[in-house]
Amino acid sequence: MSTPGPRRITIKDVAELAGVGVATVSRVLSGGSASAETRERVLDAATKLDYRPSALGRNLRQQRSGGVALLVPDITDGFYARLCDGVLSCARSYREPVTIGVTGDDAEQEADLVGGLLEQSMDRIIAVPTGDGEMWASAVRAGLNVVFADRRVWSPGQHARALDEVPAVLTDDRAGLRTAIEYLTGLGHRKIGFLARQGMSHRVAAFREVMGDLLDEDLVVFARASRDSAYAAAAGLFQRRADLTAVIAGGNMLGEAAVLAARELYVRIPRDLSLIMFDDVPWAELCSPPLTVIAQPASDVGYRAAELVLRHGRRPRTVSLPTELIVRSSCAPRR
Amino acid sequence: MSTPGPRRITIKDVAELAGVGVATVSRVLSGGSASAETRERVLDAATKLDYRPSALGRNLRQQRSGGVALLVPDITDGFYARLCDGVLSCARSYREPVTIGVTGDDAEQEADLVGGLLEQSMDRIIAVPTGDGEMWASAVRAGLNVVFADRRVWSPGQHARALDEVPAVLTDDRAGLRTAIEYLTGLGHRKIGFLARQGMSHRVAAFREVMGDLLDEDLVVFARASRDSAYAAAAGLFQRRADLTAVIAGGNMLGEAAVLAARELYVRIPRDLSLIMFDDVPWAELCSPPLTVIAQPASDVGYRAAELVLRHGRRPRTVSLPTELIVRSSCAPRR
DNA sequence: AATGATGATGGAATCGTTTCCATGAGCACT
DNA sequence: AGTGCTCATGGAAACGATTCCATCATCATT
Repeated sequence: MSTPGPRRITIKDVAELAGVGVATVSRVLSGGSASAETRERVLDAATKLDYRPSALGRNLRQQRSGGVALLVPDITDGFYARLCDGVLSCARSYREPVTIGVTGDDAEQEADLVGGLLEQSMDRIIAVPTGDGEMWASAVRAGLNVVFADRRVWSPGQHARALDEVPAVLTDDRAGLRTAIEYLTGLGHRKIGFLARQGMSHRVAAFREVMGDLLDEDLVVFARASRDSAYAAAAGLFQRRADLTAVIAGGNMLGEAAVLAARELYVRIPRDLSLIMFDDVPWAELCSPPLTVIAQPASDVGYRAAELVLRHGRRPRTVSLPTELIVRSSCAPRR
Repeated sequence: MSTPGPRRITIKDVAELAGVGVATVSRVLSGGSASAETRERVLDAATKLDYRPSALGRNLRQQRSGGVALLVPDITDGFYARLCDGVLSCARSYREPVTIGVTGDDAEQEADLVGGLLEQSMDRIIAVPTGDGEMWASAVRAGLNVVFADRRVWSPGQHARALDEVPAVLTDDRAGLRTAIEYLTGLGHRKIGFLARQGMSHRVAAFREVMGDLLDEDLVVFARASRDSAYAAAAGLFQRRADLTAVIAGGNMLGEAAVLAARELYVRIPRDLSLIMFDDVPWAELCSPPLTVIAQPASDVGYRAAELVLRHGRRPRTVSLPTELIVRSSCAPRR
């Protein structure tokens, strides 16, 4: 014996009360043409009945569900949290709901999530992609409206074409790294390490390029997505190479791990080791010593990506947002 | 001239290929009864055609869209980020998409978001509620399946009944505060302040109660949702009351503000002021000095809340998860 | 052998919207 | 007045699933 409950008010009810056909109501409500008088009658009836169109009916008819999907590697990472916030705040102004998925920087989970979205007939997605070019290419072919954020997928061979069409909002990692590395070399550092995480190949590539002759391949290390793995990578690097005098952490979790590992191993920052971290998180200033960082406009990245996917107007290929080196106290001249 | 594209595979195609009616296909696919042979034929056809049921059709028919909504005050706050992560990870195992909204601790935005969800026919929602009992009561009456997380709405007067039925997953703030306050009084502190944010009235109430005779109403201050406001509140308190010897920050953003304000005002922690912060964030250990915190299982809160809203089985009224005092170096005996 | 119970099955209705198409009215122009 | 054009308008057909209900076969019981 379930509650009968008040039946939902449909477009039919409105049509009836206004004395017009449902088609007319639909037109009026979605801005089509109608005579002034009819329009008023319909609007009146709709208000009187407190009519709310059902997204369900509309979605089925239009063969697409509204809203935007957002895929990030880890929502617990301050950077991606801010990125989400940017997306959310833009989507809000369009009154579009946002569905969030966490990939954990894992290609399989990513593919799973995209599959789920297709099933939901979501056709707009903002993604921080994780690797698999093939998957993204086929998603694009399937009609998915993709915008990449923070990084784009490296396009190997044939699907290059399809993926290069995908708009992306990135930060200018290369410029940030160049500034950071110039700052470090200016302090006399030559042995500079890089702490990366899987999926940061773009940053690693930029690091390699900017370092040029100074590059020591043995000084760039990769961690998996977890905090533990980041710690292990940092500690490993510090122990293995005592000649290291400076290190750049590719993200705030890597930076956190570096500070922790340094403390654990009695490596003093900045006396023994200079540290620069990607991403200016609030605690960078609270840390001891306060960390010199490469600040990224995470929230703007999200906002712009959302604009791109929602406005759907002219779509520029790629937007690149500036980074900024914020000097605090975690770097010192090489001794 | 739009691409005709491969028509979507519907249940009808499967029925045709299997030589059965659509009803039978639907039954087989959703676990109804069917003869072994029919079942096999249908399953075969479905695989052969790579059939994916359309969530749109199903949703319209069942008058509800799948998925869960999640409302948090601020996704940029590490605590809520972890809460989201917990929800996401539980929802993932049910293959349910999660729609996230940010309320900014603002009742109006919250009401807006809930309205949007209703329009989408979302009927399951996990919320960190912000105040307006009337709104939540009417949402529940409208058939929305609500689970509160982290805090519940204070139910004034008549809708108490409806809202008390709403399940909630909370942390045991009271116990956490009791432990913290006992620890502080054990160190000799008597003038203990509390930094709160709007929407933390439950914690403030607990603080008041546990403090008992020691309570000085002038020492509990409220900030709005922003970082700036948190800083202003902390700085204001420190300047106004030089006799303050200990303070408890109601959340990690408040704690951050407290550390910053103390540094700015040359208040030394823990020498001049002992500090305990709600929520153990990774940087608490990196801070100088490392912060003593009341740890909360944020992720579990989200996970349990998601279970409650998804399993829909026996629904316990309220789940309370334990907190833990983690002693680091931000508290010292009163001098 | 007749009757009833059980279970598998498919046709058709339904959910609420948008959109195609036919109709008819009104108007301007020849 | 006749012709043609532009509009507003409403009926009906989608969209793709679930589910009610009637039908029919099979089998057991009397």
